[in-house]
Amino acid sequence: MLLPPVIEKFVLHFGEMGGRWGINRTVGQIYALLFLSDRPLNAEEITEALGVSRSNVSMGVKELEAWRLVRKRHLPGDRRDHFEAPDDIWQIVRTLAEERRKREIDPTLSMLRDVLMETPSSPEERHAQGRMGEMHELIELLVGWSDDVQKLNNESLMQLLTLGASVSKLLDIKSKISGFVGGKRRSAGSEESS
Amino acid sequence: MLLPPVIEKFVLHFGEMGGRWGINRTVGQIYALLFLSDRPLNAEEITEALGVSRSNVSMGVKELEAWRLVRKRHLPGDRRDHFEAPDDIWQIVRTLAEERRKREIDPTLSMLRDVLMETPSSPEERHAQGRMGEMHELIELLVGWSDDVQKLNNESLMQLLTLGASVSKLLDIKSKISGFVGGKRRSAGSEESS
DNA sequence: CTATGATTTCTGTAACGACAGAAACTTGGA
DNA sequence: TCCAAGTTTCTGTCGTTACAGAAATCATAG
Repeated sequence: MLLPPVIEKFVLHFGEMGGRWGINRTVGQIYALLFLSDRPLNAEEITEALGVSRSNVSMGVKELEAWRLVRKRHLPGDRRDHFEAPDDIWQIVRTLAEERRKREIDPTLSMLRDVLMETPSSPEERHAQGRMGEMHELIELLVGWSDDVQKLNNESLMQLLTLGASVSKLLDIKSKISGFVGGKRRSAGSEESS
Repeated sequence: MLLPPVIEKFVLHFGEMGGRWGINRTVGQIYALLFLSDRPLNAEEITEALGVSRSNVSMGVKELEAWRLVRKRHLPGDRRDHFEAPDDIWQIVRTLAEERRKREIDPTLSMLRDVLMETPSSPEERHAQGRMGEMHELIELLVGWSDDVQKLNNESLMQLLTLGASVSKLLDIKSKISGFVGGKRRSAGSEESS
């Protein structure tokens, strides 16, 4: 790998972190490289920059495309594919949230729905189903919220984030104004406890 | 493994998902089992229920304790350690958010801070540092928000989630009432785009 | 202080994933 | 339609991680 030190540090870090995030080292490095690059890179350039095999790069960009974190780009007069990472980091956050949800949350939700349909045949199972019900409700709430937030534009999203904890004050104000919580969906408490 | 079918499905699912979440199969299964159980279990019981080795269970509960997802519990008149998963699922979400942040975000933040201190020696590096700056700013914003939300009690948290997208309307109302955004921290835009 | 049961750490093996290089395939120009 | 450049898939090797079973350590009751 022969990169400016600043870029190299970042790329190596993403490679290491890749492990924790469920993607492999090479994939992390490719993304890091493209994220920092000021122009689309072709597979050959990536191969040289990272010192990994050509085929490995091929697999890597494919995976990143599946995550929608990287786009193919055709430069006029060049037959080779070029790759780039979208610029808008807010959009990146949305994409990440969406894809992770699809992979990590949705399968669990569907399993929970299945299991909750079955009839318990012992107190032990009844208790277990109760717990699963709690979990299901909570996840649905989180997913619904996430869906809603996805739709916000960059500015509103930033406002929301900047607001932080003072949101609770805001909630107070709102309930005073409207007398009830307008967007209310469902009650989900944690009244059960050992 | 000899468990009621409802419980078994859940446990197996968590085992499989464990891979995607950066924990191994056994650890996922142990947590699932404890989450569903209506009483603390000792290591021997876990071993039998899951059909894995005693030592594996020992390592597993240790890791779960490090994540603060499982607690040791001493039952009077029994020398053996018992383990249980906290009941309050809201608290579980908070714990997960906190721990994942510690492991997955903080190291990146600190790397970014380091690299941003260095002086770029080429236009390429200058651009790269710009991107890293954007990323750093965004992550700080997300982390700050997450910190704030951590502090909310279950009820406020649920209110916030239930609110969903209508938060943007609320934001409008607020800016009309107060004339400025009170909790404002820093401006972080994504003005750059290709 | 010793013996016994419980728990953790150590060690070797087996399974899995990452990766390079080769082979097969695809695409665009002549 | 053929050729060349580019890309993807296949295959074998290497390194890592998960795991069981054995050994060592720790804690409590007598």
